Formats: sequence, structure tokens, C-alpha cells
Amino acid sequence: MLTIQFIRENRERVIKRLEVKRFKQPELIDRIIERDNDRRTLQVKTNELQAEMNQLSKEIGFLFKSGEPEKAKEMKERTSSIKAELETFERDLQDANTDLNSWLVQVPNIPHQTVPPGNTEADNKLIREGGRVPELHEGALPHWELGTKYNLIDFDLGVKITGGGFPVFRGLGARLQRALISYFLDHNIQAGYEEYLPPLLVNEESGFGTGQLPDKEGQMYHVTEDNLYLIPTAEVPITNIYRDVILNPEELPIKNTAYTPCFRREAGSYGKDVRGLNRVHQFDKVEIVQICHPTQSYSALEEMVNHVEQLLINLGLPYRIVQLCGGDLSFTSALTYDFEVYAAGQDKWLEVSSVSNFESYQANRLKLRYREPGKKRPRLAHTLNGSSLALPRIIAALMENFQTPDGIKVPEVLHSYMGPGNEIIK
RNA sequence: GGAGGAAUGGCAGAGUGGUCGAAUGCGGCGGUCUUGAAAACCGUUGUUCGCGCGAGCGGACCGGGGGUUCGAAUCCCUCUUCCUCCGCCA
Repeated sequence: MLTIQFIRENRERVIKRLEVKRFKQPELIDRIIERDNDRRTLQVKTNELQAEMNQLSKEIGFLFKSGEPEKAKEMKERTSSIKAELETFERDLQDANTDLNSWLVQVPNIPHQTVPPGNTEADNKLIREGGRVPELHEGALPHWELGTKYNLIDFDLGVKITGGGFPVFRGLGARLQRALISYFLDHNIQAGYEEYLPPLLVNEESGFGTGQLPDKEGQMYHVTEDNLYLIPTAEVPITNIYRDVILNPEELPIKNTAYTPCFRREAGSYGKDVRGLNRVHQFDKVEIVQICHPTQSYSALEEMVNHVEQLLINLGLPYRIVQLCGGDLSFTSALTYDFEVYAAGQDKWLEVSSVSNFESYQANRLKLRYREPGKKRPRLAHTLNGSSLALPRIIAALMENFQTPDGIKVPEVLHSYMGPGNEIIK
């Protein structure tokens, strides 16, 4: 979330920039500032009364010790009225803080200056594209049919075991999945990322820290018995490693990577968008996360974009990179690049990665800071993350684009992971 | 799952109702000494909110939340986590 100081000092800018994100509640901003004024007044009053109580208590202590219990009793009488008054102020102060917190979390992050205006993905800005769209042979199929034809994916079995959106991978389909995970992780490790294998369930604090809670509660599977959430992305556990942490600047940038399954309820999705692997409830993803110094976060973002792009180049997939417009930008992001790959069998662009800079928005929720040398107060760090990459749609695109009448050709970078004799899936 | 014990500053560890935001040691930082370093000695060393132009002042924080009390690290309730023992288990 934005800090209250920032909102106070940049009221006009906040209101104006949030319009780009289609957040048109200037009255909420003003309500926050007003309530913060209340809070300050209440705190001054509360602190004064607390100081008075502390003083009196101290004196009462002395009186008891010096053998003057009558005087002490007399003084005790006086504390009761102050105490009653103090209780009121303390409650009001707490209410003000509660209000402020609940309102602050409703304010999205401010988009970066370069974020184009717009409401839908049609307004996203094409940054660059690469790869060649393949020309498929007569009778080419979409991946959900290829999956059945080559015994790689069994959607019906997933329905039987769990429900819709839980595909079962088998044989070389499962192997291809594992090959991609290994390849992605190795590529990330080579670029200096440290591999993590985090828990797949997180508590409420973690969900709050990265911004999934309280707003996007409906997107996560919730284990109510233990009040835990299945992670929608490795971003949640990996970024929360640094919740309530003050880092030394020498430790920055921190670069982490993790493979995890991801769980998303995807409530309200339907139709051809969810066909096959296009949108599922459980999928595998390799994630990269960076924690860095505020002055470095945009160069880190570029670095991450180039890094992810290289994966797609190596896989030989036609891709394009778009910068999200204000309306398409997520609640917590300041700047996001989406990667899409072309799936020839269904003539569709599929989103396979989203690389974002959250600036200090998550860090403020997480209380993730670093200490500037010589400075007394710690400052908020910047957090970034990106998919490198989300598996199902990559698999869909690989299957569709590399299909031939004789089978599906596996990209060369995966050969060593797929094992000998599996260069073509037949 | 059952029975017991514990949670204090970066770490270790005192403190069991009153000048305790907290002894002491280690670590960190600054200094004296030294050609330099070590040792020794001296000083310093948490987070956070508010008021003030400022020097500074006040408040909160001893795992989280609530309570008792004029006053809580200390007593009570509750949650969480860790340790020991028993049970179960990949």
C-alpha cells in the first residue's frame, strides 16, 4: 500500500495518476487525509494523558515506598477520572487507525509515468515481438486434441479425480512438464537467482503482504479449518520471506527463483478461454523475484524482461511483449510487461508471463526495508517479480506450433531433459 | 492427538508488580594506544508514532491479542510458535 506520508504530500498527483488506473475515488483519498488528521489530534491528546498517568503512577509508587499510604490513596482517586478519559481517547485513536488501515489497502499502487492510459488489453502497448509464426500442415490440431492423440494430457481423468481445470499429464506429457521446469530453473540459476522450494500453503499475513488479501480472497483456495491459503503464485511465499526484515544494502539485489504449482479458483471464467490448458485451476510455474534498491528497480525490471525473453527465443516460440495500460494493470503493480506466445493450432495469443515492478507498494505492506549507510531510519525496498515461465500455455504453444504429420518436435534446449529418443513425440 | 516446559534487544542471557526500554556478556560502530593489526581501555549501539524550525520532548513496543492494577516483561485468559515425553505416520 501507499504510505500515508506519501498520500499527504502528493494528494493531487495520487488522485491524478490513479485515474490512469481507472481508480476514480478522490473522495477516498481526502477521507484518508482527514482521518489521518483526526488520528494525529487523538494521538497528541492520548499521549498527553498517558504521560500524566505515568507520572502519577510513579508518584504513587514513591508515596507507598516512603510510607505515606494515605497520600497515595488520595492520589489514586485522581487517576480514575484521567483513566476514564484516557480510555475514550485510546479507543478513538484505535478506531482512527483501523479506519485508516482499511482505507489505505483500498488504494491501488500508482502507475509509472510511462504507463499508457486505457481500459482494456486493446490499449496495451506493443513493446516488441520476436520469433516466427509457423505454417502448419493441413489438418493441424489445437493442443487439447493433440494431448489426447499423443497420450500426453488427459482432461477427463482430471475431471474424474478432482474436477474441471485439473488436467492430468502422463507419459511424455508429464516428462515435458518436468523438462521445462528443470530448464527454466537452470536458466534462472545461471543468471544468479537462488532456487527456493517454498510451502504451497500460506497464512493470512503472507496473503496480505503481497496484496492477495483482503481484496482477492475469492481467487484463492482457502483451507478454512486451518485458515491457510493455497498459493496462486510462488510470488506469495517467496516475497514473504522478507516480511518484517531490514536488509543491509550490500545484500541487494536479492534474486530468487522457485518452481511451484499454483492454484487459482478462476471464478467466473468460462467458454473458449478455458479450453484445454488455456486456463486451469492448478498449474506449474517457475517464478523469479527480485528485492532491490529503489534506484535500481527499473533497470532490474528491464533485466528480468530480457531474461524471460531469452527463454522464449531459446524455445523458438513466436512471442510479443506488451506494456499493460492503466486499466489492465494489477492493483499492486506500478509497471507490468506481459509476454504472450502465439499458439498456432488455435490461432490465439496466450499470456505466459507477467513481469512487474511493485516499487515500494508491497514492501510497505510487508515492512520490507533496508538501511541506507549513515542514515538512521530504514527505507522501503522495491519488489519485483515475473513468471519465467508459466507452464501450461507454453506446453500448449509448443504442441501446437511444433506439430508435424509425423509428431511433435521438441525444442532442442529440452532434448537433454527429455531423454534420448524423445526428440519427437509420436 | 495427549501430558509437561518455554518464548526478553543482532545473538546469548538476567529480570517474577514500581525510577525496567530493560543488567551482563558477545557481536556491530566510533575513539585512545600502535608503523599497521591484535589485545586492552573509553564511548556508542532496537523499532515505531506524534509534537517542535531546531536542540529536543512525549507516547507505544519484552511472541500476538485481551484482561487485572494507580502502576505489568513480571499476575490472569486466549492464540501462535518452539522444546521434551507418549501416541500416530510418508
